[in-house]
Amino acid sequence: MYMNRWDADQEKLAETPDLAALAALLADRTRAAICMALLDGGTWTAGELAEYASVAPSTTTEHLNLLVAGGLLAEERQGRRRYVRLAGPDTAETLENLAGLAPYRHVPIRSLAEANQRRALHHARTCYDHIAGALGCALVEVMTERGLLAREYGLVLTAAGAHWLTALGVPDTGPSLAHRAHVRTCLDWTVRRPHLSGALGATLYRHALERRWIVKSPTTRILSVTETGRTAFRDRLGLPDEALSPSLAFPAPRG
Amino acid sequence: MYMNRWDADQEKLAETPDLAALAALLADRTRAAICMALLDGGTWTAGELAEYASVAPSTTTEHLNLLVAGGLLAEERQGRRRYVRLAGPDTAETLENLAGLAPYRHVPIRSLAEANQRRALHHARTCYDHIAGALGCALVEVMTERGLLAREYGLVLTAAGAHWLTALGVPDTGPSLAHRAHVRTCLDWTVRRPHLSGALGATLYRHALERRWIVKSPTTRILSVTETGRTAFRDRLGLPDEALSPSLAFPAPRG
DNA sequence: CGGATGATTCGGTGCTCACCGAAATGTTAT
DNA sequence: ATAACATTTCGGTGAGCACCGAATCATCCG
Repeated sequence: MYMNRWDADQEKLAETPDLAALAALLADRTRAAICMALLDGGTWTAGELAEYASVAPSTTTEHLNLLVAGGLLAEERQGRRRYVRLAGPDTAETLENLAGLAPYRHVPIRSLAEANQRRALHHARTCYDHIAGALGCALVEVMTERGLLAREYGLVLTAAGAHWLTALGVPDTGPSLAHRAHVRTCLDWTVRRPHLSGALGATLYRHALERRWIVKSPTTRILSVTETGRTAFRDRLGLPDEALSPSLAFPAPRG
Repeated sequence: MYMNRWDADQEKLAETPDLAALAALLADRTRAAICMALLDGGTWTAGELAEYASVAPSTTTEHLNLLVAGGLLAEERQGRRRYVRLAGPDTAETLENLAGLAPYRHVPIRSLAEANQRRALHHARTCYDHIAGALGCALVEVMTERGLLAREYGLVLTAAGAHWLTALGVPDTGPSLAHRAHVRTCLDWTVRRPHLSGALGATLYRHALERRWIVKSPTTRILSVTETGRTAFRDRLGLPDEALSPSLAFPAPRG
């Protein structure tokens, strides 16, 4: 009888990815808000997240326990506080993808400050370790136009692009980030166009920060383009002025 | 007073991606199972899904309503039946990514047939429009070894790779699938290594099907390598024999 | 025109889980 | 030591929702 490697008396188990369990972690408004907040790539304390999400500290504890146990968050304890951050780039990328696919929800804007902040977010913000928002999308488009990136069986860095990078003074990162796909795009959830992620996106972001082309708000995910950045982006990439400062009008409604 | 485009008397609303709402769709065992089933790229009727997920037809109706309304599924009605499929490649890719990130769940194996089927699934299966499983992962590895793919600021098709493709007789797909990143990998949830997706993955899959290197089971996602396929994969790519037939042993437990 | 079939609507049931507050734990500061 | 602080534990409450069965609707078939 053909019973290849089958033992009836032994309990047999197979492993299946528990998609529902993972999704359940994100299926709660509060937990989703926490994850979106952590998409800035930073490290937050439990208390900060409690206030941000406007729930009791005890509730936050429960949520963080679940998210850490589920592998979405990494934690680090120091004394009486608990620091959490996203588990890694994979997690961030998946969250971004999900956000790009998600339906929109309308939230009221209560103050002028909030409106301005939102406009700034649409213009340029961090997305874990790279640049998102209109600026990030414009980068992809302009670099493609200029032949630094090309769509040939995938979005790739061309020879001209590699040359341009070294001319910028970017060290050849080589295998340092070899585990991530290097040129990646992900759907921007404000503009619904792709922006640059992956290792190349991360490299460009770091470089722009170092050269102070952009500065990051210490408390939010907002990036602003400095004066030197404005000229650099214009001279080295030909970025149009619209992409370099938050537009006065709200972004156009999505078609 | 600086009140740029702010009207106090007008109700202001901003749009935020509702991550929780999207995740809630997948946070249910039954709905998750439905989506995983549809990852074979096929079109199912409501009744088939009801039986597959072992819930009442009425329950299935409710689930499908939610999934369609949420944009994850596309539906098509013909007479008294309701056909559903995944909304598109983006959806499929996100689901795969999620599955790769999800924790594992142990499910009992009840019969020898089930064990064999599971082994076949691990070896080679469809993943929406490309090849997953050990075979899919081996493709990436071998093609990289042979210099057809390279990791230089991203996984790209090399010149040699492009040449190899045309030698295979693959028409230069050009912009036909321009909207998808062409060379993509996604984490295989059986082997936990990357397999080829994106437009290149889809192209290779179609080509292999046309040439009958592989055939797809009409009822499941299982792919099997034909005799011609075995020689083709060996001659043209140097795929090792282990990658060409389901191993007799269960896949090694993940480390 | 029935009768079979696929899908849907609806009411009801039971379970899960997000939330809070009060008290407890452990850490830093005075 | 004592006080202030960050976080956690626990019990209890309320709301949401996955599920089913029975009845209904729509379509296809003989």
